[in-house]
Amino acid sequence: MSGKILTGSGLTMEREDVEKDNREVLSWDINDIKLPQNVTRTDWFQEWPDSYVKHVYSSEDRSAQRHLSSWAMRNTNNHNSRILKKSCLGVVVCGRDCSTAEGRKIYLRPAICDKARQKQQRRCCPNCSGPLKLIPCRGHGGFPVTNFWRHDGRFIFFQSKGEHDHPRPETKLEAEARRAMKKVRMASASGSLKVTGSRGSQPRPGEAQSQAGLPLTWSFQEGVQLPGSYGGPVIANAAPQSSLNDCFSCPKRSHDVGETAALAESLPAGETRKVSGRRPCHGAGAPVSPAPGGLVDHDHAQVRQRQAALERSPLSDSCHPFPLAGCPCDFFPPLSPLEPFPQHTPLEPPVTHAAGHPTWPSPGAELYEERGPADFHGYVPSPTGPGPQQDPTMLGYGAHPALQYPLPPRGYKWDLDEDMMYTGLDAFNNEMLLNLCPFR
DNA sequence: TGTTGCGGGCGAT
DNA sequence: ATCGCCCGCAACA
Repeated sequence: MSGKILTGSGLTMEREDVEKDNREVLSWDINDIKLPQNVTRTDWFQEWPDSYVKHVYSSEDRSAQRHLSSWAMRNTNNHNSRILKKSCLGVVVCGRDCSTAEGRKIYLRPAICDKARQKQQRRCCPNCSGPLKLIPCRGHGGFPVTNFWRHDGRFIFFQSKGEHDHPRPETKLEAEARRAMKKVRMASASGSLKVTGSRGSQPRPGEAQSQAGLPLTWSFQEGVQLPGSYGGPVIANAAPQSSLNDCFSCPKRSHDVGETAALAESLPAGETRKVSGRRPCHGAGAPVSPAPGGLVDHDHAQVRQRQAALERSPLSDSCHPFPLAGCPCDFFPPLSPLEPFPQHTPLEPPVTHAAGHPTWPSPGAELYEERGPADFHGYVPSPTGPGPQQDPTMLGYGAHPALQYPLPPRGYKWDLDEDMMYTGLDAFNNEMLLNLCPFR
């Protein structure tokens, strides 16, 4: 039983050792005193972890470092500094259960901050101006699904408990993009008003404009990947183009993997958190490109994710406390040709190897018990698990059709007045959607 | 203004 | 003891 096996990288290992390691790597629980450190394969960051899954991410994975999730997760105090616990806030939907002209539902991202969330719920549906309703997550025995994060050595362990019983909200980036767009609209509108002096019956910026029709809220979860240009001017700074190395600006590379591991091992269990910290630098001082050990560039995944979100960027947000003339659905551009988009495909390949070569599907991947979520009236969660996959190394920007879409001319639509902004954006979105939706 | 993480505190189990 | 949750605080964007 101790036959030698040849790995893709030419390394040989004792088969029994590998099996033992695999068992160990897969049997851990976030509460274990000691987590496996002989992980040979780390996972690609999972944007929509669901059900009772566990993942081991590289400590260099920026998304993991930030404990990100596209679900709206809020910090929950579990009185354990070693393990960060987050619980799901659910999703904000239209109290009237309205649908857009395309038959899409409104799934907004609940604000994480309690006050912001309360405020959010006082707003109204961007589609029909009806009241918004928060659908709490009850996927874990009647309680919210909980996610646990724990930094240990060179890895970041993630464990999810519960299965989301609600549709997916827009992602964090989409929500941010929407807010950013809202600001731009407001600024643009007020500027336009000042300049033109009058818009007749145009509502004031804070009122009427709100729902400018941007196909946002409802389509996010469909995972449409629009061309990267869209978020350009508006959220240019938020755009990840430069983020591949954005953590390298960190002056002090005190979080090198090796250092982290050493530190983690030398500290009481409860101190591991310190290693990862929560701000920009976290543990990512290390280079992003493929590391010597074969580590995959997790930043690329995040970049793609962020970029895609920005690209999808919907933009309408707030609502009026009362229905506006011409308000509701006419703000939504005729995305007509778009039937519900095929499920959102994880932007990052699910699994990769911390050491060694990628293989698809990755052996042992099934051990992470991933499974498809339930269906929510047209809402089709995307598989979080490794579906048909691509070699991660093949997923560069250029590999994604959507990312190859040409950028719009600089200044496109941003200096337009309200109407132009709406129509311009809509038209632009439509065009992009029509031309780019790679899934159709 | 909103996000994120920390941690004190409380009530329920 | 554990868990869910509330709250306020701080740092940051």
